[in-house]
Amino acid sequence: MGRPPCCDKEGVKKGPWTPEEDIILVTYIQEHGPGNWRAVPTKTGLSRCSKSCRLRWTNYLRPGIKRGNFTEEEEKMIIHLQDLLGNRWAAIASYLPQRTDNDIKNYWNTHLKKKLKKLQTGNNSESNFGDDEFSPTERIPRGQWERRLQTDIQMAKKALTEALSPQKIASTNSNSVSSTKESAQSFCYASSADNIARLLKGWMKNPIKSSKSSTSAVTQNSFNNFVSVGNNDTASSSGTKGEVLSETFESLFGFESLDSSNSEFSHRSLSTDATVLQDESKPEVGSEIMPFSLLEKWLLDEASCPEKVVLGCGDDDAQVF
DNA sequence: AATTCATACAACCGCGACTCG
DNA sequence: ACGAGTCGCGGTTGTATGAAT
Repeated sequence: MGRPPCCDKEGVKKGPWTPEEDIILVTYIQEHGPGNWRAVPTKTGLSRCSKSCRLRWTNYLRPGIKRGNFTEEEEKMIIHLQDLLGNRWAAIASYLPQRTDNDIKNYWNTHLKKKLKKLQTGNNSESNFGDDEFSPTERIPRGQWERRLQTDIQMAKKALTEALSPQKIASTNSNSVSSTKESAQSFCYASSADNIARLLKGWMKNPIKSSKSSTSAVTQNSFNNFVSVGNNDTASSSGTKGEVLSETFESLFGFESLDSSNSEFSHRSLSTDATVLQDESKPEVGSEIMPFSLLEKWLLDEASCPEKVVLGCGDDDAQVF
């Protein structure tokens, strides 16, 4: 007898998450930390399957997530890492801690694929890439196990490097999001709070009209529009629901304003609880990142001579790490 | 203004890996 | 060693949104 699908149960809600559900989920994780997803729906009362909860958290609510507008560096990195690792989005995402694997995957499928294709056809190219296969690695038959092994080796090297020279990493990371674990923690929490702040702000700005048709857009707007939303824009339209949520938010995160400019404040108010999320399965900012400047250097160096790209475990690699 | 089409992205699904009794 | 339960990943789908007609 096979395993029953986790989402086949009756009464399990599907589709876009509502802000209320987001808040419930974040509140729960705030208290209990991520993990034990199986218990989340029952403990929170959410009519969602555990998978859906985990996905929502990792792809959307998780602290430290940067949304939209991939930078040129990020693009290069993704292209390069995709070349090295193939479609192992989770592995690629581990090098871009602010991005989720889903985000990267989507970005690859919607932007980079086309971009590369254009480039390929633009260069007319004797390239033999098919429609879906742009990766030069595909030209070299290579077992997946080998890729995994190489990634693991890289990870191990990375970990070793970090363990041996934390100060150096901290200093070389001056351009990256955080320089110390402590600040990374704070950053994560600020980001989490920001996420919710944006969510609520957007929600209040765009009060739900009907649960089915609007929630997705609302949720999306709430995050996407956070930068441009002023403090006293159409929040008044929120009515009581907004106020209630505002209170919920305040009680949750301990600050009064939903303005994302208050992230510094949220920083402080939340950092004390930071340990709650530290065992997050996905590497967080600053916790498991390889020295960024080195990586950047490596990527940029190799970008200038792509034929030199091996798999990261060759002799060249030794000087990288 | 209405309709069609293209794009972006959130969410779902199935499968393999992992953990634990 | 084995099986059940759980988790995580990658591929795919559904839908909201914006652009074009």
